[in-house]
Amino acid sequence: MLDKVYTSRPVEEKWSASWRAADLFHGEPRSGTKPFVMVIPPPNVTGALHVGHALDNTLQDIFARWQRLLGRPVCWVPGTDHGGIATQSVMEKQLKAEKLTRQMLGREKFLARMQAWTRQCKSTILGQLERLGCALDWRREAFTMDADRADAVHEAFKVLWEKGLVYRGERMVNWCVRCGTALSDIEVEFEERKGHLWHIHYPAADGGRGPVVATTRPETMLGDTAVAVNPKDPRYQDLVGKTLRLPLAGRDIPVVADEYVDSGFGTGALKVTPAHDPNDFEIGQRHKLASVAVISPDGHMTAAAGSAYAGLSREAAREKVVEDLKAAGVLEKVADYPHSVGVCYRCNQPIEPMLSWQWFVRMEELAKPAAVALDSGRFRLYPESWAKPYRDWLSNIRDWCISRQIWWGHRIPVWYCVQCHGERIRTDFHQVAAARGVLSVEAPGSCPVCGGAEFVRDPDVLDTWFSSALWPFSVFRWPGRTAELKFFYPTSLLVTGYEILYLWVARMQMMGLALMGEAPFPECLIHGIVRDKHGKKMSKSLGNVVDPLVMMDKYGTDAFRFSLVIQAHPGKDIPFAESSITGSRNFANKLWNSTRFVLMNLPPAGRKAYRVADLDRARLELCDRWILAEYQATLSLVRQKLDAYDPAAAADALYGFLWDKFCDWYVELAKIRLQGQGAGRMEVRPAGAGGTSATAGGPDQESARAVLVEVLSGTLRMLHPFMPFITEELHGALKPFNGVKAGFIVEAGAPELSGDWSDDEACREMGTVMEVVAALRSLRAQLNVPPGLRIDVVSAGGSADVRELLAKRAGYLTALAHLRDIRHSREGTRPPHSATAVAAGMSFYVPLEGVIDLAQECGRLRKEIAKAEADLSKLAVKMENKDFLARAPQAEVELARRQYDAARGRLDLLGETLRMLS
RNA sequence: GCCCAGUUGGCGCAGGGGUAGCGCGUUCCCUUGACAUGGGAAAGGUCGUAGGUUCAAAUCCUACACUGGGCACCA
Repeated sequence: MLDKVYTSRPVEEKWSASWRAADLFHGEPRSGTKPFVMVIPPPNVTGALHVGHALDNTLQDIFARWQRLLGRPVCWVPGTDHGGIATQSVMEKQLKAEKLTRQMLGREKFLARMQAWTRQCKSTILGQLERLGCALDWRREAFTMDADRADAVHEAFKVLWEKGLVYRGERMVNWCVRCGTALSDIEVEFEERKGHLWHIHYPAADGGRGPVVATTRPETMLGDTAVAVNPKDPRYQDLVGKTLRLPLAGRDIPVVADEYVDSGFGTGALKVTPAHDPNDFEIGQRHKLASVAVISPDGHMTAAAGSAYAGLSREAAREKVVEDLKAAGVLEKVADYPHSVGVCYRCNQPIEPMLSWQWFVRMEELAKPAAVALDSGRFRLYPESWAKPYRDWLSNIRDWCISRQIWWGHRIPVWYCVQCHGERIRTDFHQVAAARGVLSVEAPGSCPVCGGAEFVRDPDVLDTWFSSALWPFSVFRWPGRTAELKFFYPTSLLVTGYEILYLWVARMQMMGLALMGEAPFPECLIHGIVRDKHGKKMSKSLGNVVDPLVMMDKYGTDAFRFSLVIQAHPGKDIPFAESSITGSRNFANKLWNSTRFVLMNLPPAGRKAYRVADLDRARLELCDRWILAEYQATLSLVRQKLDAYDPAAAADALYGFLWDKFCDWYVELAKIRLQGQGAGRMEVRPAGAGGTSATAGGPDQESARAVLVEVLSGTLRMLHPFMPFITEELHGALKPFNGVKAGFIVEAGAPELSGDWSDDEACREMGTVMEVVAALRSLRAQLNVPPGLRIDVVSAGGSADVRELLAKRAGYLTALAHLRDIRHSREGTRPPHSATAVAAGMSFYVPLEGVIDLAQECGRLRKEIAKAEADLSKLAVKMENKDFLARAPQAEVELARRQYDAARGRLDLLGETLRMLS
């Protein structure tokens, strides 16, 4: 027998081990079937998984397991990402703790440490995914930087190279001085920060008055090579072409006219620093201005900034420049000025625009097919609201900077002839004009241009997203023409968060189309991010990070998963509070105990399989017909919601069905039949209105068992994708009774009731029973009748239908409202000292001598009347509206009339009762 | 600046033309033979504001406000 409370850990360990031992989730190519394929968004090997991963992978697991239940071959590929800058930063932090730098170790030793770290991290992550229950194809584990993936990267680079889609060029790139590397445009985030607008007077070279420029970055003035004004600005007409004397530096710089300048902003005069601002760079190009780099790649001032500033950090230089300007009497004004600052998405440090030689991918040509795929419906995003931003991004695409000045990554397979480029290529790589080298993974033999034999390899590595972009086919060992690539590509669905829609999803689409000729996945489910309970983003610095392992230990994996999923409404972020897991844990326990109940009421195992299909439908009880109708409706709703990629709604439907319908009503009614025979307090007293089919024993008991077993087994199977462990355990426990042969639940097939079990009549009749039960329970509570006390009830009035129904189902009322006896009074006589409940168009008198105080009962009735009146008046508005009666659809009018009549009837009955009492 | 989403009981969220739903919390009663991680009863909302469409608006439309996000950016 099961324990009273579900203990998750041993169950999870048992099934994880069994699934793995059975190699249950491995998928092999086999002809004639269309597989369901997903590739995991590979987590970075930066540490352990967070709740966001837990959500992402739970969602994928739901679809993987659901498709398995549907009988499709499934392949869900696990793996990890080397994570470029992010992972290198983690290692550099570790080194720092040992008072080391990567330069001190040297490239080779550093990479060896990275490999060791990666091995350790991978096993942590994969272990966590298994702990989470993920039905991953473990034999296909891949890593974005292993040998197979390196082949894919080299091939992709080569193909793009041959098509002229990768190129090296000197551009103004986003430089992170902390990470020491260039970044792509989408790796720059903009943050609103408080700053100042400094107004500086630039005197004319002859000593006369010059323009005042406004800047947010005074330290860059040391690198100014011009001042620009709008050619149409009347204030500055005379100034164009004049020469100014740059304060502090003492250099002479020209005033140029450029359309770019907005005369409405600041003073209308713009200082131009071509080396440190992308717009100034463009102005510099147009006017052939010199470019003076005053900030070095490590964020300190260069010699060109002047001896007073060289070596200072950007921040310190700013302070000193401001001070010096003040001292020189040219600082005219300082205003507070909040503005957005571009920062590194990894380390949050302000980006420094820098001019350097980098590798780029030409994107326009790649983006077009991706846009066509979207427009033609060959690629769909869920929810659809992401389509427009995705489309806009593709249309406004800019070239992708793919070279990174770090060590951890796929090294760019290009070599440069030292003889052609000069010795400087060794020391000043990013400043040397080298548009093209020799494409090769190994050192080339001789230079095709000069025959020289000395080469330096490009020191840079590729953006980590370059290898990620190939993931849907690199995991199947492209460029090899493998059987699995043929069978599993394109994949079926990609599930990920919106924060990497452009970084990853779009790039996979583009690379898949370019290199495979087909979109890597036709559908993509975009989910929100998991936030803390206040809606704030989780971050280590805020200290609001939730550790999935802790949650799984504390509440069980199934509960943790379920709480995430039930809140994962399409397109919405999830505010995650621990209290929401307790609800799911309680639900798991409810499942546990409802199964426990069913098992307790079955004969010794193995006798026979209980199946609804074997039952004589005509002889089923009302509650059987009702729960089967509800069950079937739930199954179809859940299927529909899963098809629509709305697992939250599916989870909610299952939760409500199991708890509110199956447990609260069906199980309670089944008790009458299962335990009624000689079961003391459960005994049903055939009331005045006659016997009931709900008495225990024989075929009826067997019907109840069959319905319990089938509905519960099916619900467990339907819940399995959401809560894999507990459902495996419980479904297993029911196996001797439910006729399922399959070894594991996932092989048992999706639950289904053959035939149409919808039953409006049963639902209507159960609705009436429930209404009466609720009214009687409410009355008991209002009168403080002790729950243990069985009361007598006399009913009066009502339609013949309802009277007959209640007479037939008196056993239901007796059990659920805890009655001793219920009988109908043909004359409608109200017993003395009784309270009255009104429901289903009739009165229910509860005689309670000594309990009922006349005045109190009148007060209670008045309250009920007030509620009934409010209810009625809402409906009356409708019925009194002639336009409604004339114009609304007839079915609507009829419905409203029925509702009105019912409310009217209820109010009348209550009023009548009150009159009789007073 | 442009675009998108949201604004529903104390909190977190569903719903999306026809008398407002869920979970948590709150109040009262109950250790009854599945489950106190439970059962029963109850309180609590003019669905952001102002207009409009409609027989009927929380739901559709238009403005506005606030919140969040994306994109662009003027120093």
